[in-house]
Amino acid sequence: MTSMSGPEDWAASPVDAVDPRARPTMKNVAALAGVGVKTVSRVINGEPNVSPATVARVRAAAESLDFHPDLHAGNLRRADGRSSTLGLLVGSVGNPFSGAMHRAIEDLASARGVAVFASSLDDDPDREEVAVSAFLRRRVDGLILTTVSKSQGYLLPELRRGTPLVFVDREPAGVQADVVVSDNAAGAAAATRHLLSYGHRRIAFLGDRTDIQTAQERRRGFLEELGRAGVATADIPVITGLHDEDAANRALIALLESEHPPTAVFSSQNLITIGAVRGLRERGAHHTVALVGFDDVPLADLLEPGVTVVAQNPYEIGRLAAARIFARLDGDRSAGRTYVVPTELITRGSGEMRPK
Amino acid sequence: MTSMSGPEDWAASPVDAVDPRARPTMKNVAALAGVGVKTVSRVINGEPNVSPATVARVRAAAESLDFHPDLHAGNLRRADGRSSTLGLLVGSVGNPFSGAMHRAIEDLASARGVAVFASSLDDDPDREEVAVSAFLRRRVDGLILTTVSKSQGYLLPELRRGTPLVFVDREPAGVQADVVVSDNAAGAAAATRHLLSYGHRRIAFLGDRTDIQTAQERRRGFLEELGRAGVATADIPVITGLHDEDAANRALIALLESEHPPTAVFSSQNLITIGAVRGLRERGAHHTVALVGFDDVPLADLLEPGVTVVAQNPYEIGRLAAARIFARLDGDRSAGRTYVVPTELITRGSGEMRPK
DNA sequence: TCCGGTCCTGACATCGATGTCACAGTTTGG
DNA sequence: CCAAACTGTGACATCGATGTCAGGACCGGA
Repeated sequence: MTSMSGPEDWAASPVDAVDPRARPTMKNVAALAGVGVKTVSRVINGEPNVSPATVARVRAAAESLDFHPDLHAGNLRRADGRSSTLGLLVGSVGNPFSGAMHRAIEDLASARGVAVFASSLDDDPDREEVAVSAFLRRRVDGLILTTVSKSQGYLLPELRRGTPLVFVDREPAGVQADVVVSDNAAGAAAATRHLLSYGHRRIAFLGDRTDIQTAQERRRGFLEELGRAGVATADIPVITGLHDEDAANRALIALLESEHPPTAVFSSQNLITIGAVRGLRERGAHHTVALVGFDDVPLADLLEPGVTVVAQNPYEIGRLAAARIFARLDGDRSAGRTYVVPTELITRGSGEMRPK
Repeated sequence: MTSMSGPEDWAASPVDAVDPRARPTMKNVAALAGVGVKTVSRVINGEPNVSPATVARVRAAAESLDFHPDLHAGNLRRADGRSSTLGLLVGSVGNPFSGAMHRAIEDLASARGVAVFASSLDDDPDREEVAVSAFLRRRVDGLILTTVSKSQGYLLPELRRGTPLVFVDREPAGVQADVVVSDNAAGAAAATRHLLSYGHRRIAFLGDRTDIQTAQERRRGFLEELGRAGVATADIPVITGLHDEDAANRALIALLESEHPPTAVFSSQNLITIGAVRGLRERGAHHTVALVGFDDVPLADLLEPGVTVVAQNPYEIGRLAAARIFARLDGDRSAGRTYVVPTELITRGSGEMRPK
């Protein structure tokens, strides 16, 4: 009769009914293997002191049920309570700079079986706290963040609890923690020095929104270098608040059409550089006005002229950040430090033109 | 004496000691607010029937302890058991195509309070099952994946359990589920037709590894279009197995140096297109040999000549995939369907040269 | 005044796993 | 040969939350 039993009979059968829509638990595996749940737990986690025969039976049962243990249920009771999960907050996951950082972090993380949550902020401070809270509710083991809000003081309690925190790309305010940044001021100074060395004195600065910390740093590096070179900065065109390609494009064209157009341009962010390249081309000035950009741009070497840039190293920034997180998870209790990743001037042509 | 009590006194105080290193639970909040845990739960989850005064007390207590509820502990008991988490498997999070898809998915997800895990596979089949298992252990509500393994049959039990599954960019084998892909064959055919219309007959094909499903489709589209045009495909150079810029570069140079160099090239993937552009330039052939690429390339319009491409729409692919996941989570039980996202031919110069 | 219905609240079982501990059987060592 | 140590195993409490349910306070209407 067993093979003929109706559905209600089946559902009431002593062995837990194998409903394909139900997710199997250790209890189900244990029942099928004829052992206790704790033994299943031991087998799944590779703990010692289980006889080979039992291991085999449990493995077979788990396999046949397609059992996947619930990591979070385990963490609830587990001693260290680690979720093997990291949270990453970036400008946008669609942006190549963020992508390279993300990839580096993932490379270190996946080697340790750690999964990575990523969230885009679009430089919107309101989204920052929401995103952090979403990660905290999911009990991430650590947080890597590109800061946009004015102050990160709201993270202090979390930091005190021992959650590793690393700020990348931008320095935090109101928190003492690990920080990994590019050498923004020095890179900007190097770009400026490069243009000065080719004889430029009238160098325009195209900058991002001034509430972004790196944008300030780059402007500072630019102006300080001009100061060191004895160039009066009073009549130097310093344009800020550009946040996309289009704004940069328009700003550059306005500059070219101004009374005293610059002989060189320092564009302090990759989208701004692209907007500037477009502007120069539209006005046919790409072979006369010099350009150096901050942050590398894809295919910059294939343009004519190639675009000279101060390249950042986003992969290295991500790598260092992830390394810091894991060092702290492994017990490092040293004070938070700032790690500076050097930038590199890559000359490709656009920055090596002399003023006409 | 209270204000003078020593640390051990403090630790043993009847009110649970407020250890800043301990993560507060609802129990702690309840104790501080002088209510039961269930009431805290009600307040935190915005359930009705709690007096305004109690709500205020609980909120204040939660705030002062910096309490963040444990989402996963809640899910354990919660009826639907949703983790508000999605898993995404892509080629590489550092790749702009993946980045755009990822961003689209995140945009829909974050509007619903859903967090997104991303993992890179580097087209390595071994990593696929590991990554999927990592997501399953974390109880993601749905899975969006760019497939690399031969068969996705191992996902069948999960699919039967009702976990929404969407395959993006590449069609799965052995599973019937939602699929979102570009129109690879049609796009390749359009590119080929475009080159034919400019009089080319000797068109070389540069392709990716043939175990990648989209690579096969694009080759098929190319060859079928030649067939329709009555061009004998026997002596058409079809080179496959190119998986990076360098390999493409070398292959193209070899073609140019062969006995009968092609008058046009169809490069069927973005890295291959970049390698091809480099090769043409190195041999000074970029103004004589036509080129059309599959998949857009950043700054392609600023090159000289601009690179004509068949552009995919990764954002739309991601958007559709996420929309399907959420539709299924919302109860859609219809059979899995394939959604084809159209490609678009963008003419910029490199594809509009006639054979010399 | 009494009854039934809201409103507010907390005790308790429970979700799926792991930590602790107890216990039986088997070795080991003196 | 027996105590001590080790091996293999499962019962049970527990992690942090939510679902269920029951009970007391308070309301309006008969």
